[in-house]
Amino acid sequence: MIYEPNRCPFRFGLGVFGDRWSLLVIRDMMFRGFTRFQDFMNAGEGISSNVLSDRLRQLEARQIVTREKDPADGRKVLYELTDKGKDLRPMMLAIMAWAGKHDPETNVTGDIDRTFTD
Amino acid sequence: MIYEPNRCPFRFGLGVFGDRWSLLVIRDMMFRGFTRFQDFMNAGEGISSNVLSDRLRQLEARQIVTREKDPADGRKVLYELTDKGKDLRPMMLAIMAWAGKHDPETNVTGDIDRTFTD
DNA sequence: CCCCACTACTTGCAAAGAGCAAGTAAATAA
DNA sequence: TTATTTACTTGCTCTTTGCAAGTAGTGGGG
Repeated sequence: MIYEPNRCPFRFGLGVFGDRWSLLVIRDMMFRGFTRFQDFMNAGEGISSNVLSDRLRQLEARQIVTREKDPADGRKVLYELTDKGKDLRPMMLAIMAWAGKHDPETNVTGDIDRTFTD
Repeated sequence: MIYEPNRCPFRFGLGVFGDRWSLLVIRDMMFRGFTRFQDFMNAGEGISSNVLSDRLRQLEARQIVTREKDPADGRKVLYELTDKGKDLRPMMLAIMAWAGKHDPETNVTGDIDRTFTD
């Protein structure tokens, strides 16, 4: 369990992204269009498969992502952001803006995609 | 160590608030005006003193808060948000807006202070 | 149809982090 | 000068994380 919310917007939020990995998974879905388990594994961040499995299950339980079999290839699974997940975008942009201002390593341009492919 | 950032605004952000407690400490400073160790301990969230001590030290190291002795009472210590810390406000508001929309328990009003005292 | 590769996981174990209770040092209050 | 307040630290246990290896279901090639 990551966290149990309790009558507070931040506790509620922490239940979704208050750990090391969930926010990075959400980032990869939102800005890089990742949809598969292997995508997240190979994102170069170093998440381990058991933790990724757990985080995806939890994001699904909290209705941030949906999970479905790829109709074109039964081995694959497609993960996608729900509307609730997509609604996190303003928060994500706020984080990017803050880091852009305060992290010397971060260089947030107007082109969001470049921020992650450079 | 909570996290080491790596050329990405979210990794950088996670270094600051990517754990169970840091965001709640920031919340208490930003919206409730807490300044002392005991304030955070008694906030009713259940953080333990060793973890609080560690998180405050870390937030100080990352220049989100400052730590100084209370000039009026040498036993006390004053913790305050730096400008860098205060710049997290838009992100905090984005989280509140998101939770207000999606968490049935959260009722974000125009009056931010009431959100935490109700 | 058979076999091997691929994909999305699970399992087992060691290491790191969190939680709890008790203890300590410095400063003030009585 | 003794007790109390404040901000911690210490030691221990329990939970979570990270790593390596293993497995089940599907698909493709011969």
